[in-house]
Amino acid sequence: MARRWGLDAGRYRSTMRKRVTLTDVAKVAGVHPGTVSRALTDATQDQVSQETVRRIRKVAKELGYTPNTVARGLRTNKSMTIGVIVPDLTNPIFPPIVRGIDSFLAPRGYSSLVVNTDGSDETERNLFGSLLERQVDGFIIATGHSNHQLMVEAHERGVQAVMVNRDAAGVPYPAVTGDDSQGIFAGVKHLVELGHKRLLHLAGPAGFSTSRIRADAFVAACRQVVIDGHVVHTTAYSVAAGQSAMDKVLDQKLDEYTAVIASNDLLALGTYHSLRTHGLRCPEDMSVVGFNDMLFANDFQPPLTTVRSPHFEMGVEAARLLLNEIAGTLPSGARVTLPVSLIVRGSTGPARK
Amino acid sequence: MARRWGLDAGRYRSTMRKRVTLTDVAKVAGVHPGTVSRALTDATQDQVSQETVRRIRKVAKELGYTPNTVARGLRTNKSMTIGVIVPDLTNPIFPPIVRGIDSFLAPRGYSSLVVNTDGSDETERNLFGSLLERQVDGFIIATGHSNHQLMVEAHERGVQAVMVNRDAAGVPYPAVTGDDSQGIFAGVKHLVELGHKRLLHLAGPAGFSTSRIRADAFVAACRQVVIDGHVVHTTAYSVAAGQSAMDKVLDQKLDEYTAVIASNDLLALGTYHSLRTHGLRCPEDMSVVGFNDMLFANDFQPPLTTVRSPHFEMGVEAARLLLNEIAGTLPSGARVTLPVSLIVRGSTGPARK
DNA sequence: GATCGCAGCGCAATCGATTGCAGCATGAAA
DNA sequence: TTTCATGCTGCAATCGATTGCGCTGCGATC
Repeated sequence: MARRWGLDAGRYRSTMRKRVTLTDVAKVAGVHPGTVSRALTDATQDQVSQETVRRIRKVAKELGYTPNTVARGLRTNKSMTIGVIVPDLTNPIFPPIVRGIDSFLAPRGYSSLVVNTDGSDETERNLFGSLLERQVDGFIIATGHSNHQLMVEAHERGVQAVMVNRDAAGVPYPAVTGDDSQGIFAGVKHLVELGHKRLLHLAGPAGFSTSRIRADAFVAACRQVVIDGHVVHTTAYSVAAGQSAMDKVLDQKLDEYTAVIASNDLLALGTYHSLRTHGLRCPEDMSVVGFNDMLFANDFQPPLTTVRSPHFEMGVEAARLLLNEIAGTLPSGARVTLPVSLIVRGSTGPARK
Repeated sequence: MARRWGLDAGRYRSTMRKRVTLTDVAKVAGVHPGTVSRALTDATQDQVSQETVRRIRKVAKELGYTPNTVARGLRTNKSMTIGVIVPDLTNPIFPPIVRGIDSFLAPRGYSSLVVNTDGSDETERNLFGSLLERQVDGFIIATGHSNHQLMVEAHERGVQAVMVNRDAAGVPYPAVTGDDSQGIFAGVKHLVELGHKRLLHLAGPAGFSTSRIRADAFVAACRQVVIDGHVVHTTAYSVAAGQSAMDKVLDQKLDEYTAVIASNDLLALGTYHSLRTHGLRCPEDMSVVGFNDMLFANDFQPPLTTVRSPHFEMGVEAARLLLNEIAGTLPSGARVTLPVSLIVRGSTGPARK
């Protein structure tokens, strides 16, 4: 799709001349701009004689013509640009999602405009608006909390979008998620098999759909295997929040639990820190299970047992869904749930007595 | 800059009507579109009477008018979009750079289009071309290896760009870098003060400007303090490459070195792995210094002593430089070097005997 | 009271590409 | 030879906003 921008271009436009336009090509080839447009577009080139197509393409190449995406977008009402909204790109789960999106979009001629909300609803709304001004053809939204109203308004306006890594309950858009419940069940099962009987779940902040889903699954899993399970909510999906929540737990009831399942890897890492400052070892004194299998989960000490979410693939699927939605070929109410898998590493071991 | 996309918009455009245009506003306000344009642009609103400005702005708001950035871009020949080229967004040093860029750009009405080259020159060239087709106003280039030719061609064409996190030797563009030499000197000094006398530098792959600069600085620093320093080149800036390079060293000459300075944190992490598989402890048997202070450098075991590069600030500076360049107010040959600092943590200790 | 200046606004070209429609020429069919 | 179909290409409108130029009318000046 993207035409090669070659050396040959420079020869004809010595020092900073204006860009070569369709009209320039038309003049040199001795035809009308419209004909050039048809000849250069694969879908319409059979409306022009073979001979003319060849001549025009040759001239275009020699002049180093590059189409002006902006002008085309104005006329066709498509910008070939997708807005991607994430909370914070420095959170390690998002780069893989973004790259997954891009890997699907780029070969199809789309680019993605990635913006960060830092968790602010107002920022999200503003960014949403400014992306609309830029005429994006659709959105992929990865902000975990539920700014329902914005989504509903957008849907009413006919804006195309897909949710990724968050539940879409109450939101009228397709969604791509990992099978979080299944992941939590696998984690609980793993711990129970190791002999653990009193489990703690470090849940994410309320308001995030992932927090709720994972916490609910935890409770359900514990009930199913008839095990004590307690849930503590953190204030953020961060290392610091995980550490302070765990600190509180350890300060109060030291030996109540033998294992903790965190709602994501950052919280698990915070748990590591807390254990260390309390002189506890992992996994001997306390087993820890994370969620996401983010970058470096294998490099902490001990390497973190965690549920792997297929973030890259989630990005790919989200992009695929969105393009289908734009093409109008999306079966309504599409929801894609991708399987997750438990990665057992060194942070889980037999329950202490 | 970004106008708020509010609730009120929906009221007037029930279900998926066409977007409100300047002409729509003009018709309702009973004036010419040109007047609306002037009234809505801060810089030109004094060409219109106060009264008319107020009326037009009121109508625009009521109709939920949002400017069409694409159309504007066509006319003004500015897309207010910057192309950002990185090797791989999942490499943890890039998200902070990207966010730094965005933090400067966004408030000024610019958006950034981020693309990944995965280290391929051909991909970089293609992406460069496709971003040009999208009429980006400039580039920020963070690919570490030296695709000189592309840059020189671009410069001859009059394309605006800024390099970040790489040296621009031979490239006719401004550059923003960390003071790598100073960082390496600080690392060597730190190790020498701990009594180390035989140092190893795990250098990045040849071809990356950062590899060369840091390796040169290492050699210079060792010479200055009259210490043995040896350089080993790795094949990539990755954990695996660091591990395998270190494996080779350890397999051959186990006790030749007491400390290693890696060219970045990933290589340092690879070193950790190698030490572990060789039954060596850090820092007791071998001290390790990294470079970058990337995310989680503090969370490995032991926490990594490393040189902190101000990635976010580098992004900010790069964006600032580029906008100055676009505005034509950039002092030629601008080069910005940001100070780095050594963060001493647990991976360095006294030299073993 | 005629002239000048200027504020305010309309006019129309323009940016670069796309596309429905029309016209032309050629060859085939009647 | 006329008619008709068809293939190829030109024409011009269009997308939405910006902007140089020029017109109008009002108040100020001499």
